[in-house]
Amino acid sequence: MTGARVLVVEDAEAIRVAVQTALAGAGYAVLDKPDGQTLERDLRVFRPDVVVLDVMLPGRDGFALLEVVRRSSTAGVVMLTARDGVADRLRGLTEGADDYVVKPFVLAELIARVGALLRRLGRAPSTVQVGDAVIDAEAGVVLRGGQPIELTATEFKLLCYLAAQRGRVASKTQILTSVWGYDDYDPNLVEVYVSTLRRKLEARGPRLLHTVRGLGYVLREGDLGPCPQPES
Amino acid sequence: MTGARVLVVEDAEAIRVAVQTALAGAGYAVLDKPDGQTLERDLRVFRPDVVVLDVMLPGRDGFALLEVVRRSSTAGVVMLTARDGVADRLRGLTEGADDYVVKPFVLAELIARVGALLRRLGRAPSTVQVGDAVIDAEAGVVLRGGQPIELTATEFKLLCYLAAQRGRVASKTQILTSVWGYDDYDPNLVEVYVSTLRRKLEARGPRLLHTVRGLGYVLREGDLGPCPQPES
DNA sequence: TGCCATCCTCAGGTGTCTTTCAGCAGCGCC
DNA sequence: GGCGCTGCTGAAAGACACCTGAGGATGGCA
Repeated sequence: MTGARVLVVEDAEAIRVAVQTALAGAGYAVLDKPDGQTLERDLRVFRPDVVVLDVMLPGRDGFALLEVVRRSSTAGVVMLTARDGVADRLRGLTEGADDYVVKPFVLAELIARVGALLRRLGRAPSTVQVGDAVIDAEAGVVLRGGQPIELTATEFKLLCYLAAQRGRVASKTQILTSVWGYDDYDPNLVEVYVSTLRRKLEARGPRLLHTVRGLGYVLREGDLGPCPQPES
Repeated sequence: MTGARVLVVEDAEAIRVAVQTALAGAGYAVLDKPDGQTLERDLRVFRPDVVVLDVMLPGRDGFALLEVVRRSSTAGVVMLTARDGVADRLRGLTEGADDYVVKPFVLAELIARVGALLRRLGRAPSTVQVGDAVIDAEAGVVLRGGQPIELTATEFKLLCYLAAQRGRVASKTQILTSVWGYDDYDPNLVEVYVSTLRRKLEARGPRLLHTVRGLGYVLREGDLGPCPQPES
C-alpha cells in the first residue's frame, strides 16, 4: 500500500483529477494522463504497480492499451467501465484486466480495489494497525485487543479511509468525497458516523479516532502526550 | 526533498553515527536508534518518510521490524544487509523492503538511495522546522523541544503560513488574505493571533515569531541583527 | 406484506473559538 | 520630553463546531 505507484489513464478531466487526488491522498504516487499516447514510455519510466484504465478513450481504446500494459510491464490493471457496458465488462475481464469498477463510482471503492489488487499482487500488506486495533480492509474485519468489532458497511468504509490516512488529519470534506462520493457539504453526516464508530471502538480501549477541531479527524494512538526528542 | 524525516535503526554505533551525520548533512531530519525497542512510538511521533533498517539487530531483527513499519506507518524502507547475505537480500525485497544497500557501503550510495526512494514515493515533506520547533501541517501537530503544543485551528493555520514563509517577512495584509481569506484590512485580528500564538510557543523556548515593525512578522530562529540571511 | 438493520436528517445542548473593542506599552520623530 | 503611530493584550459576547438522541426513509429478506 505504501508508496506504490499508480498510473491513471482517463480522458474526462473531472474524473481524472478526482481519482488522482484521492489516490494521492491514500498514499500512492500517482501519474495521470488523458490518453495512452505515451503509455509505453510511462510504463518504462514510471514503472507503475497498478494501471487504472478507462475503457472509452480517444485514439487507442482501453483494450488496446491493456494489451500494451500486459506486454511491457507486470503492473496490475483496473478498468473503468461505463454503467451498462455489460459487454465491455465481460470483455475487460476475459481479456485480462485484474479488476474493474463501474462508473459512476465512489472514490473509496476505487481506492479499495486498487489496494486489494496491490495486496493480491503481493506488493502491499493487507492489514493496517493503529494502537491495539487491526483493520483488514480486504477481509472486512476489525479487531481490537484481539476481539472482533462489528461494524456496518458505512462505518467500515469510514474506518478504512481513516486507516489509510493514519497519522494524517482528514477533513470532513475529504471524508465526504472519498467515503460517500458527495461533494455537497453536510458535516453532520460525518459527525454522526464518527460518533457511532467511536462508541464501538472505545468499548474496547482508549480513543483512537481524535477530533482536531476546525481541521477534521485523525486516527492515531494516544494523545501524543510527552514524547521523546525527535531531533537528533 | 529536503526536510524529509529519516529514522535510522542500526546497532553498530560507528555506522549509526556516520549515517546520521551524512543524512543530516544532506538536509534530512534524522532520528537514530540502536534498536527497535521504541519503534512503534518513534513511527507515531516522528512520522519518518523513510526508515533505514539494519537486518541484523539484537532483539527483534530487521524483518520483524519491517513488518511493524509496514503495519503502522506509510514510510518507505531501505534495508542494510550483510555483504554476502544473498538470502537476506532476496528475503528483504520479497518481504517488502523498498530498497536495500549492501554492507560495507559508501555513505553517498545510501544517501542517493534514500533520495531516490523519497522521489519514488513522491513524498513532499510535510514538516517544517524552525529552531527547535517542528510544524507538521499534514498531521496537524506542532512540537517544540519534542513536546506537543496545543493550538486552535486558526492559530495553526497562521503558524503554517508563517512556517511556509520562514525567514521572509509576511505583512499583515498578506497574512489576512492567505490565512483568513479576507481582503478588508483589520491588522488587529492578526495581532491578536500573533499574541496568543507567541504565548503558547514561548512557554517552551525563546522567541521564534518576530515583529518587524512597519512591515509584518517573520518566523525564524534567534533575534538576528541587521542582516537577514536565514539558512534554509 | 411485515420485519429488521442501516442510513440519513434534524434539532437541541454544550463548550470552545473567533472577533471586536478598548486601554496600555513601546518606538521614533520632532 | 512630548506626541503620534504602531503594536500588544485582556475581556466579553456572539458565532461556530461538535456531539448525540430521536425518528423517518430505504432496502433486503423471510
